[in-house]
Amino acid sequence: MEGLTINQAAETTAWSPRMLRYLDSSGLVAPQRTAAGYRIYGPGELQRLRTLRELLDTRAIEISDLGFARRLREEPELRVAIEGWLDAEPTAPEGVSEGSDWLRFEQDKHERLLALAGGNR
Amino acid sequence: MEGLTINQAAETTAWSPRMLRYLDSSGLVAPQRTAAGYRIYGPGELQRLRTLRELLDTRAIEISDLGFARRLREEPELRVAIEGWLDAEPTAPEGVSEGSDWLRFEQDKHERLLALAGGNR
DNA sequence: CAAACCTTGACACAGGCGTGGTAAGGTTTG
DNA sequence: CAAACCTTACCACGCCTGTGTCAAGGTTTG
Repeated sequence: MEGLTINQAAETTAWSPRMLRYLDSSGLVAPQRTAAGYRIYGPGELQRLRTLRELLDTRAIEISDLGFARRLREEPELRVAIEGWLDAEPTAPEGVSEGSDWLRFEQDKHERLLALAGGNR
Repeated sequence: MEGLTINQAAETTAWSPRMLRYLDSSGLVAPQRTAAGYRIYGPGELQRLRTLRELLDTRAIEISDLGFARRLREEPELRVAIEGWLDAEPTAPEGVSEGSDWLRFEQDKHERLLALAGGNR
């Protein structure tokens, strides 16, 4: 059979079985299932689990942050709205004229893309 | 005097004074201070506060998400690490060859900028 | 100088997150 | 068929977030 069961995966990834189920439910690492519903962890998932641990350890981020980052890339409207808000830093209104133009440019590009896509919301 | 005091700002933005202090401490909306330490909210901050409320209401995001979004744009290394992890979706390893190229493009640009700026971290 | 502001700091509390444990029940396999 | 797995569904617990309230003290201004 291809892939490890949840306890085997837990052993080789240093995650607890409990956490593997949690990560599954949160959508971050969702392995295939057998007909009976058993989780099957393939090499891809195992690698993903190990790098996930490293991500969380080295960078100071939370599991939920990853979920938000995923939303950010999957919902361009959301991304545009947030980028726009962050761009409007009121403090330091001096001429940043040469530092944040590229950001402005990207934002405009986002908006143009969004307009093309037809705002369905 | 230019700008509103915290209670006045609270009235016109529908935030509580308590929350204005919280937003200040979290770095999302940090107004100027008088010599005595009084917060002074200018038109920029007021607008920012109103749009912030709308952001939180219409999109389903949290205040802390904004902080993370800010980190994402200010720490290209972090951004790259997370994008990389998210890119390695083990399920459906088909060629996404035509959907996320613009993301990749922007990311590369960030990296180029970082390189130019000289990685001081 | 006193009233009406402002400041920071603390306590409180609900809800969510990350995590462990356990119980009740299905599946696989010797 | 029984042991050893797996499943979901709960209870629990500590910590963080968002929010209110209150206290002790500085500032502004009539």
